[in-house]
Amino acid sequence: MFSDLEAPLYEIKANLFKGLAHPVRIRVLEILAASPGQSCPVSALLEGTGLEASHLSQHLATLRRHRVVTSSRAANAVTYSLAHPMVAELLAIARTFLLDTLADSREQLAAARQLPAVGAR
Amino acid sequence: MFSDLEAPLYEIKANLFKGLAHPVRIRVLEILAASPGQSCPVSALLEGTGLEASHLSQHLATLRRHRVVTSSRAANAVTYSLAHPMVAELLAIARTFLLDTLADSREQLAAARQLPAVGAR
DNA sequence: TGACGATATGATGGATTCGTCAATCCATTC
DNA sequence: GAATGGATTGACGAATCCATCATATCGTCA
Repeated sequence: MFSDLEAPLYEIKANLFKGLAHPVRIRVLEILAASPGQSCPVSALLEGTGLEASHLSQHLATLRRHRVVTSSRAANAVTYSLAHPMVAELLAIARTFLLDTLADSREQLAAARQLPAVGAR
Repeated sequence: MFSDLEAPLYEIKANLFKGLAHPVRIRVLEILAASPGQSCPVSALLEGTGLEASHLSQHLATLRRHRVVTSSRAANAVTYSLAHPMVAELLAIARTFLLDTLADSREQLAAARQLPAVGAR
């Protein structure tokens, strides 16, 4: 029952990650990060993700709530932007971490496949 | 129903963040990151967090499932370590991002408080 | 003004996650 | 090999999150 302004930092941090913890939201952020000015209109996001408008809009709302993106209206189109370049950095680090880790587990998997098939393993 | 080895990267990434999306897990990771060798025994984590053993253990299990930490047993004490230094980096970036953002919102809050109290706002 | 395109909000049932308790496993020491 | 201490697993109600549908808002243009 804290507002983010007074909660201990680890709560806030957990909350940030909760905001990122959904494939749709990751895709949106990646599209934004790759767009010029790290921002693009909802219509582009709709097209990029192939989602139904209201579904996308809900996820955009949670990204907004978590202050990861900001929105602004121009005429009757709304444009979203990353709230901070560090968001992109966060994604980039997650990416290299995962590629690294996945490489490892693929190696292990390959190694395991070389073993004789003893028992139900 | 993908195993992480074949899912699209944005699913895997979302999954990673889901693994980090809990205050207890963040605290654990921070303690690990600050410990020598980025690793320490469960007993220290227990003390550091003040949690009940089984509760902590469940969160350690999810961190393991997400491959963010690794565990190893020495005698009858188990030691956990960050799976990769990049995990610490992820936390560090989240931290500076949040401090930055919080500074902004505190400013806005302070500014708002200066306004006359018009209506129910 | 009123109808329309673009986006946002509310409500609902189904799935996932959380915290607590009891029970279990594993290695040591007597 | 029984008992003990450290750590993990299983089970279950409570809380939270997700996808879908229906409805509402905002700005524009006729």
